[in-house]
Amino acid sequence: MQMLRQLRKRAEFVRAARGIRAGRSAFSLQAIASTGEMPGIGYTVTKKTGNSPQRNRIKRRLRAAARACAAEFLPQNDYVIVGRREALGANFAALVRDLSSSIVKVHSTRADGPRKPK
RNA sequence: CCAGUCGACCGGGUGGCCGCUCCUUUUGGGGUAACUCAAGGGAGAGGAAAGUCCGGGCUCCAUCGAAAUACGGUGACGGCUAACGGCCGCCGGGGGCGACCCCAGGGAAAGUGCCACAGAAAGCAAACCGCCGACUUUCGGGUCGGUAAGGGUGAAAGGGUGCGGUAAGAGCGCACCGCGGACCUGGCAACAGGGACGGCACGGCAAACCCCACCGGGAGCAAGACCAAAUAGGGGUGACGCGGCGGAGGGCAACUUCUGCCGGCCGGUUUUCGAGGCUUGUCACCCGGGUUGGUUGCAUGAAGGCGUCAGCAAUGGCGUCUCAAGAUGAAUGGCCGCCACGUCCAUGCCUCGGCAUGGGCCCUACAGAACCCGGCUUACAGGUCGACUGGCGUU
Repeated sequence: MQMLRQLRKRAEFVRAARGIRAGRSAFSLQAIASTGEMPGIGYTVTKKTGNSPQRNRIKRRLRAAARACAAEFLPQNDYVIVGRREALGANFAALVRDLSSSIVKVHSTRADGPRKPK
């Protein structure tokens, strides 16, 4: 199984926010090229989303979904998943499907879109 | 059985698969070592972790003592506690048939101020409608005086009821109640009971200022300490020199040598006092801030369980046992079953409120440790236990 590196520094999150985005009902995915060997992944749930237990639960479900499709993340890329309130009640299988399809979407956009060098 | 009061407690359980953080004198691999990798084992959110409202520990403000002013807080009494604005007991007041509950509960004869509207009048006694007397009259009334029982306004109108008394009245007199109260009794005390006597004066608001008593320095773990990287505009120690004054020596004098003191700045939010610390320039030597990352602080403590003793209790003494999360874009979980529980729908039964069966939903309320304790407050689906009160029924 592919190893994932967790993003912890604020600078990494700010950098990823400038990357390619793909929105789904339960979350939106941001991706940008990086120099790391392993794909990096981070989670963002804002305070507007809910109170503390709800935000924690959203992060945990998204983390579990990301682990389920860990092999689909590409090396030398950083990903940030921004959680939405719908992630609380969404069906877990659908969550995994959405994440998988949004990874594909992010990279296909990069393939034909004009990109600045890394 | 129904209704209710108070207190204590729980706040999903159990399997399977896959994960996260920490610990590990379990085993194996790597490494000289610090250490690291893998497997195994162990531990891993709350009663409020919350709000950040009080009280502390701890850390820094170089050290921290006194007084005053200002500001803030508390407010019956006695106790408990490290401390508190907390808790326990008790007193007073209010509510409830009761168990029990509620109270921002010092001072209004230290002073200032306020008392809306209404009302004649809102604190000092006064008199709108009245009542009574005298005088007067154009017989409608008017003037002067007495009075505050009655009317009316108001949250509140200068004790209440009754009898006597009177021109009409009035604590003017008397009885009872209320008020003040020397003193006596009980209690550690708040206070309670009695009460000679006084003779109605002394309205309310202190959550308006204020007065009294007591308490309080500020900032906070993003405190603070250390390490590494890259990098100076800072600091310390020593020597020499500088201003004023005094003393001693040399010199006729200008001056000079030695020595002591002082001036300046800092000093918990302000002022004062006190202990105390530091100085402007040159040279030499030495050391380090801010930023980023990491380590530490960081979990053995006013700790908890059980037993026992003292106490009405809060609580304390003694004995014994236990070690119980430590994250930092933030772990403590994700998914799938089963069982309880709740709720909704349908069908059936029926004593009209429940029961049974099937299905759906939430897979549950409030809510997530962030240095640590003691409290308070607020939120909370549902449930358990105990003590007690008022009814009804049975024996």
